[in-house]
Amino acid sequence: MGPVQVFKALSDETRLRCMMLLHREGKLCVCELTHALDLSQPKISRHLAQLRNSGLLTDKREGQWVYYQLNHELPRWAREILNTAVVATEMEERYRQDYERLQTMNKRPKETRCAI
Amino acid sequence: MGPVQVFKALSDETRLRCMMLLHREGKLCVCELTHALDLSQPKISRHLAQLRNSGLLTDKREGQWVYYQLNHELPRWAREILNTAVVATEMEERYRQDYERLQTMNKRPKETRCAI
DNA sequence: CGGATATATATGCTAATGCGAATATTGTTA
DNA sequence: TAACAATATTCGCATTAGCATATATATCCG
Repeated sequence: MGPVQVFKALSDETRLRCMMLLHREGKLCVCELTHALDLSQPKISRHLAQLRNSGLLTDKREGQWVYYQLNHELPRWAREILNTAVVATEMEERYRQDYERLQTMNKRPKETRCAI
Repeated sequence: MGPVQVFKALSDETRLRCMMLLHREGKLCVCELTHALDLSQPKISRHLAQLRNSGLLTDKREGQWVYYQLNHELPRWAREILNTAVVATEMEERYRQDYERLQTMNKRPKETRCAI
């Protein structure tokens, strides 16, 4: 995974919106991202697959949900690009709205994990 | 110019190679970049036009040469992305070779500027 | 003016990308 | 097992991107 591949992965607004939310929240399932970005489920799923294939995300199934999160093993420079992207998107309305829609989502799949 | 546009501009290897050389050298004309990257002149010219249209570069004609350089008025986050890209490309052979070919170019158009 | 050099653009093509709609797959629960 | 929820994939299509080749434009110099 080189810088060109990372830039390509981030060069689509849907993917960048996903990455910014995941950077902030740690991990999210497809239905949470679908709700937060207010886009169709297949569209989100396809873009998440691209981000996973480019090495930026990893996924993990938990019951009926598939959670995505930043790849722990990203090189330092890739982390820095993501951090800078956070700064660049903070001032843009759209990315704030995504976060708000996520917060106000009800019946959000909880990490209940109780009694295992 | 938002982060998505910047990432798109940097998501092509030819363009990233141009940006890295320009970041290091300050300003270069088309024929210097053509020689350093060892690619056809129209190809270089087209990619430089894209970088200019995306706001990353500015151009300035000096006699028969057109010099490109980083836009002075880039937002801080865009500068940071470029700085990080430098780190990411430093370890890649290809980008070092570009620099070497530039150094060994002969009849390189000089900033003579003498006696104006 | 006319030739040489530097740069930009047009053309025709191929490949990659993104999309919506429909459908398949996987896991849960009754 | 059947019904349901979450996720992934396929299909057909439209758009865009990148390329090589050829040509146009601009500047310099004799």
